[in-house]
Amino acid sequence: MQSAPADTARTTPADICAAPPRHPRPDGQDSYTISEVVAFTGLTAHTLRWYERIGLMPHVDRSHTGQRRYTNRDLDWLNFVTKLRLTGMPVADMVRYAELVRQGETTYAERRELLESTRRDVLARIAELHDTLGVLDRKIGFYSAEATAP
Amino acid sequence: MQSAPADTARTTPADICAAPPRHPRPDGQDSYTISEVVAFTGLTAHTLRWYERIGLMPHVDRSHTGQRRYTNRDLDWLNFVTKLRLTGMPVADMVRYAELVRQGETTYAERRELLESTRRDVLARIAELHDTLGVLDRKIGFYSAEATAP
DNA sequence: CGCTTGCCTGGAGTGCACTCGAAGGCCATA
DNA sequence: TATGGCCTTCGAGTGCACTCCAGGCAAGCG
Repeated sequence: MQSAPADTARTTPADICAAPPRHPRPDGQDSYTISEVVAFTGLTAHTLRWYERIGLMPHVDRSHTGQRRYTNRDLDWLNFVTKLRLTGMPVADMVRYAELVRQGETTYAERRELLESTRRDVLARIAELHDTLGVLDRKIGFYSAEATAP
Repeated sequence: MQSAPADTARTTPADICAAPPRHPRPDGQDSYTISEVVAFTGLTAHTLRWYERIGLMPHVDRSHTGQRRYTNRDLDWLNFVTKLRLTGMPVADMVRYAELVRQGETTYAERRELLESTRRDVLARIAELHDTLGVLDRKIGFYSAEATAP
């Protein structure tokens, strides 16, 4: 993400890449305060600053007074990170991915591998959850039967 | 689970309830040492003892020398608990469920509610993961395209 | 008999992912 | 000019789910 002419998510910005119409982003602007980002993402301001400290955010702009100004691109990234989070991916791995992004397009292959391995994990998790669903349904069925025919 | 004539999982033991053919349980026996349970469940001995301390296990038998002797029923329970764990249910909630089980059949309704709420959570998680899968696929597609057409 | 192995206990420690507090800066409005 | 509100950094604290340790007992083997 060294080259970044900051625009909306409509285009395909090489490094953040393919982002279709997302959550309703209020105005047609491209600069948000940290509290606005808190409102959009549900993350706390503390967490946003912490993400930046540990290298999980690819450098956030600052206002002339030094306050953070997030772009739509940053919001896309946070959106993606949030999705990865709930697959159970550890933060350290996401930092690794963020580093690859910072290193530019020479890391495309490695990024793709990382994403594909994550994809496999997600599929496995979904399968596990389906399995669990089966167990739950059986137990719920049992309790329902007990309720109607004691 | 105050009444429990300890048998295999073939029957439907009212409180642990509906357990179909599970993971291959080696012999036709009904008494396992902690290290055997470690081998079956993948949990550590530490974790098994800890589960017991916090009330997540419904009282494990002891040998005459005071060592734990797990039954098939205990293994079924651990199996179930492990499934609940990977839905993201906090341990405290599972302890709550274990308490309901200990209190006997007067808590059937409450148990069923708890399971149904868990079921909803699992469905929501599956949906989230499918969503994430979509994002991953789009990104992977992008990197694939870059690889073939630089 | 001594050694090894396996298990026991209570309590302390670890790693992760936040989460919060303290102390202070900038700025708009009253 | 002062008051409130939002911002900053650094560093410490929290909650969860384990994870490990020290010290000790009991059984089996050479």
